[in-house]
Amino acid sequence: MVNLKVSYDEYIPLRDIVFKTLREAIITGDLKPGERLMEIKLANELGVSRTPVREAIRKLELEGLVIMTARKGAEVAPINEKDLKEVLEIRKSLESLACELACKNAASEDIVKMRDLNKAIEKAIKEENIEKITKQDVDFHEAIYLTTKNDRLVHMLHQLKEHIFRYRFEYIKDMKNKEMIVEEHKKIIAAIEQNNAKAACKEIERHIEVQEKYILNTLIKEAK
Amino acid sequence: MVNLKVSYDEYIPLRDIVFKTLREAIITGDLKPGERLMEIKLANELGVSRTPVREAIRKLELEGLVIMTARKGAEVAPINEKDLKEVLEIRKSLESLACELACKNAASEDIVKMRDLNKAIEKAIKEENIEKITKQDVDFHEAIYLTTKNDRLVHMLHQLKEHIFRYRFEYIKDMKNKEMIVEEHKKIIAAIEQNNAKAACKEIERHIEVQEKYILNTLIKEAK
DNA sequence: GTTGTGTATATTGTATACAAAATGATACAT
DNA sequence: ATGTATCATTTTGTATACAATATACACAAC
Repeated sequence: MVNLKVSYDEYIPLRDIVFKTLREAIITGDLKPGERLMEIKLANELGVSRTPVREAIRKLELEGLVIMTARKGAEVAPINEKDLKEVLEIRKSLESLACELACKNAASEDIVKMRDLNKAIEKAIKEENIEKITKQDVDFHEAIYLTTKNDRLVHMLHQLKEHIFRYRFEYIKDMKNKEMIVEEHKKIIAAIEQNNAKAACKEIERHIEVQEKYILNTLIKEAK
Repeated sequence: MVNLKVSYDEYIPLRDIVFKTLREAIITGDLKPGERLMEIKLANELGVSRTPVREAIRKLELEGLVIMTARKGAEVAPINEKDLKEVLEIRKSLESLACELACKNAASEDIVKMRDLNKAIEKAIKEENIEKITKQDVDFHEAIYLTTKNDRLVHMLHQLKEHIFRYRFEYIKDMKNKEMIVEEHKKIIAAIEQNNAKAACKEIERHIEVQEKYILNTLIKEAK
């Protein structure tokens, strides 16, 4: 049986390409907080007309990555501690929910996947490859998200992560005991495997609190 | 000293007016699930050009109220039980977080406001004014949200509520013991007043679970 | 030097134009 | 009746045009 799905995926509207491009630029800091997003300038740089740029900006506005002022235009949303704290507060709650749901739904292959990813993190730590650690850590959490079977929750967690990445300044490199991450992940996996929602929530919350501490520390250090 | 703040508020771009108009229409069911949103038709009906309509649709897309298919256009997002359950799951978690934060921050005037609103609900129940009950109940929860001082959380809860309202079919009218709402609210207020986060969370979760039951019942009944 | 005013320029907000693709109706063949 | 081929129409996707507002700079007045 061949795969008969018509590949509508082929075509992606320019507005979506522009949207992803600008979002990436904001998250990585290529576009700096407070920087104005001028339509004609961006359109020229990207080689498109103003229309797709405008539509992309409308979406970024709703995501909170850009701030609009009527008749003045858009600028990259500023970074500040209050905003970060708000995001982290919500994230902790939703990651905890994700773990709770993962306990309900996790199949054995989900657990295997989490263990594999955690081993990959361990390996990356030994290699002292910061970038790889960061990426694998994201993948590990992603594996939990997907286990929830709650698409909206996955989407919301992605959005929150975008905001956190804006502040991230590679905070992982400041962590002393990176091996702790692996240990914490192990506890989380164990709790999910045993369908122990209470324990899983407790562990993930503690895990995230540790990260929060480092993220906030890095932010304060950068501000100086 | 006069108030010198420049009233930029006066001017609202057409796209925002169109956005709010369409959102309202979708939430109230004026625009039915699955209905196509055709730009020229909407533009004519609203007396504007296609541009603001398109930009409004871009925002609705990100809110999940419309579904886009490339080169086919937008349609009102369908209503289904899975989606509702996802939203309710997340909402419970975030309302619980809101209560937790309210416990931290609540000033005495916040408590007074909540008590007043709850009394208004009690009155509306006695008058058997369903619409008023619904509205005051929203206001009551809003009072909790605002106490959190977490703007992003407030915004996210608003977005979730939009989706719930789409399903709501006036579920409150089906509730037998409407006085229960008032009693549950009282418990929540008391817990917040005593800064007892654990109790507040427990109470709001129970409160929402009761509502969920009625919302899902109403949905199933409607489906028949 | 500071403040105010006018004007040119840049930028957004909105409308329209044009191209490409999807849709739907009709005619025709099986 | 069913399928399909064709073609006009509709609709989206993108670019551009025009109007209204905001910005910036020069220059005058004090």
